[in-house]
Amino acid sequence: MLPQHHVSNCTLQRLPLYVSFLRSLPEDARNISSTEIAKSLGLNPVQVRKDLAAVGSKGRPRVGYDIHWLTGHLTAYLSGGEEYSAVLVGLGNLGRALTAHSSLADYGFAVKAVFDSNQALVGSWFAGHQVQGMHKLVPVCQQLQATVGIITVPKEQAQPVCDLLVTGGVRIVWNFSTAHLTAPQGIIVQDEDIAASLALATRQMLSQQQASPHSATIQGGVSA
Amino acid sequence: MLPQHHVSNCTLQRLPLYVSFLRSLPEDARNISSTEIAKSLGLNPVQVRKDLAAVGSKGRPRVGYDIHWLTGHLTAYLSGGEEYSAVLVGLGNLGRALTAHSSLADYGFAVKAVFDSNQALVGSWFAGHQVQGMHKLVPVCQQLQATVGIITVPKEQAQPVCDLLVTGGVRIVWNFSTAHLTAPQGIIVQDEDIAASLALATRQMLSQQQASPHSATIQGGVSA
DNA sequence: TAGATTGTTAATCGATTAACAATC
DNA sequence: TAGATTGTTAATCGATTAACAATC
Repeated sequence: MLPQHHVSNCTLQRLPLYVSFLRSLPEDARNISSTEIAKSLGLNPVQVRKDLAAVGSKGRPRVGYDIHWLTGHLTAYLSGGEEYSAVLVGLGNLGRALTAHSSLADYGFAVKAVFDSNQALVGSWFAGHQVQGMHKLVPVCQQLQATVGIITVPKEQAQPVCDLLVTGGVRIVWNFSTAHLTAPQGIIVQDEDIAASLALATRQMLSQQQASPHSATIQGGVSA
Repeated sequence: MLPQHHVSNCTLQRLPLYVSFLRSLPEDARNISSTEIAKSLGLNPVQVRKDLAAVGSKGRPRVGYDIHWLTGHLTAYLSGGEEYSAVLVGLGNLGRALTAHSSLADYGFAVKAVFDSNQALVGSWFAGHQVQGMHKLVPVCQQLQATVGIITVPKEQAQPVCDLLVTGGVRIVWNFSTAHLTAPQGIIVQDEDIAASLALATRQMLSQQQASPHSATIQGGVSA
């Protein structure tokens, strides 16, 4: 479970790729080889084995890796084996999408409370949550011991919301606004630029057209 | 405008970071130095200059880079200077969020048509688009000469939708479902795992706790 | 001119890949 | 046993950083 040696940044970035690939396999599949994973993700098989070994995954010669065990092991590595409470601020389309998104739960995150500054929304229900007003943000964060604060508000409101989340004690601010946020030392600000990966895909398409045409699959923003 | 030499994958992945940082600067700011960019994004100043130079950006000694010019130059590099038509399938919360999202336009993408298999939605309007039925998908893609197909449907429907998009002639499939899609050679499938970057942020938080506590900001999934 | 900044060449560092040993 | 696969050591390759020259 513990990282054997140092896990490089490149390896770390590929782990979610493995997780999402493993999850997309048929329910009844039991084992998978590094060769199959590599081929499907456009990576080198040795690289896959090294990545998996780096976080303590064990495969069996002639058999491969146990899919179920490996999926659990990788997600446990990424999350440190814990479940984290998250709060979400800004219940627009994106906020609603994230609140209901299963991918968060897959990585061990649970949205426990949602907030909006729009009084017309406060008190209404969405996906099992009653929308709360902004004055509740700090006390609820503290009460839930929330680790993650998700910001899906317009960019003008992003910094004040960030400040409230920090006051409430969150360690990670997941920022979907286009504002550049400042936060105290020790707080991780993860800016999410949702169209960035699409822009990279375009760039790849262009280089395909220039060079000899060949197939390519890039996934999760990390290409081979 | 043309890439001077070869642009590495690592450099490519950082370009959207620069773009979103530059966009977050005040309207009236004129110039910025590589040192300021680097400090704000947690990168090495020399690396920033190399990245920018790799795609043909020019700075002026003692002055820095022209913010407006640089922003335009980087986005033009990523998109090849063109606007691309996109169609979106699946008008749930995520689909609505993406349709209305300004970030797409920032990188030169325009959602031109939206589709849903739910007959109750077909014919209704959202963000200036009239929702169309699935039987219109192939002809409308062809008519628009759409380059990008965005899949925001449940995973069971993702592969058939992908097939229709490919028939319609799209070059890039942007997949938000958890299904693993197969597509012909030459079609770029960009799987989007929205919670992946949050999982990486968690991992970073954990290594902070283990090591000596220090500040960190990672952005867009690419860390320093 | 002096000083700040870009741009470039060379050195270091790290990641990927190749070759091969170990395992079942 | 033979063969397929993992795991590891060494070599290659590429990216980052350091030192410094060029520029305004």
